[in-house]
Amino acid sequence: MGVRAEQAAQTASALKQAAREQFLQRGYLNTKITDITAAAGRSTGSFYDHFGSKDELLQALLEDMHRDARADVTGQDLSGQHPADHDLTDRAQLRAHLAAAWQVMRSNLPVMMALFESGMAEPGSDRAWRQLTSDTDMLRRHLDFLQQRGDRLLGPPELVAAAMGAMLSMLAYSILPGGTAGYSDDQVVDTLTELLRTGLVGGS
Amino acid sequence: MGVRAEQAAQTASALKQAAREQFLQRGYLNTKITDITAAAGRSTGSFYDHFGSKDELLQALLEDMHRDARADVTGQDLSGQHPADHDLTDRAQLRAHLAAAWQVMRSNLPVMMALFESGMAEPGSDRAWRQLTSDTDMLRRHLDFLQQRGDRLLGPPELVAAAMGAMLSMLAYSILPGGTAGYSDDQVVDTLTELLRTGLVGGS
DNA sequence: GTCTATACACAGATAGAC
DNA sequence: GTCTATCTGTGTATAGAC
Repeated sequence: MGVRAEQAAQTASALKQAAREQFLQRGYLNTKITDITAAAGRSTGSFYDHFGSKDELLQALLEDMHRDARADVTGQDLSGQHPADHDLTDRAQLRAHLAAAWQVMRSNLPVMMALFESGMAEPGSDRAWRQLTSDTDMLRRHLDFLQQRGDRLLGPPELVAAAMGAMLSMLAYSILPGGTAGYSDDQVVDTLTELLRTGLVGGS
Repeated sequence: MGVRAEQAAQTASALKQAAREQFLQRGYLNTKITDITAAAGRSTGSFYDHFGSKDELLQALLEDMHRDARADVTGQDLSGQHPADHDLTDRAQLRAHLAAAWQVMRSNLPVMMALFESGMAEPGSDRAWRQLTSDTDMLRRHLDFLQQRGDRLLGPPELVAAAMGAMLSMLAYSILPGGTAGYSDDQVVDTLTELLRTGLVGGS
């Protein structure tokens, strides 16, 4: 890698990092190209040497996130495939899944919020629903597994999975950015675990 | 009311109606003043004779919504006060509450989405959390009631109520605008009822 | 590769005629 | 009250020097 190319990579990286900060502070739509370049200590024009537009930058951030996520998974699970035969009726396993999802949202907040915000901007499309179902696809597979095992589910697996995902993500968007809600991560995850395990009023 | 004032009221009403349509189609932030006036068949300048800005218009829509909601409640319940002693562990009462909330979202979708979208634009603030807790305050009171009655809750009432509200609203935002999800209102409400009553896997 | 300077598009808002 | 015409601010994107 030549010295110029290296410098370029450095600038691209600085712009991405600045973008994450700005998206979190101002919101995706409110963030101007100049906000990003200023925060990165670069000039306006420099932006377009690396990204064609703000949306293109967001896609790049999304890819980075997926790359990191893949790396994380690979570290724990060599197959790279999440096994479907998890028992969500088991408190520990359910909790582990919720905690993992919560942690992913926490550590990728800027990108998740930006994605969410930009998706919201085009309501007519079913983009929000597709996003939700694809995000909760793994959950749905677990529920399918339970159903095949003989458990009696309370509704269509896809819909139940979507409802869980909706609760989780909306709560994350409300709680995580501010930090003023006053509940710890553990408290939130515990509460959701119990809620999903036994319903509103715990049986046991 | 003079003939000019009457005409003015008519224009204001037309602008509001057009705004609702446009917000739903294009999203709040994407909707331009000219989109609204064009859809209402009025001129650009006319807008500012009635509203100071797009945000002010949204506030007016919000007030209309509240006014209608109050009228609905008053029709059913003369006190205007929603009683706190509802038993959410009773399937029928729980379902009724969820169905009512779902219906409110459906019939006020444009305003709810616009509000949500504009709130999203300022992330640093805890606006989302405050909105969520205030929207679910009635729910929280019901949970407080259960707790006082002796039921063992699975977490802080405020947090549980927020989780329920999060699930409901996020699902509404995903399903209602598109109509492509393929689930009927009844199916959604039934599923949520069971999920909240007995947890992921129904006990009975 | 990165900078400065600038062109261009567009939405918000106002002024004045009718 | 409502219209047409217009001004102004602001953000995106490009051109060309270094």
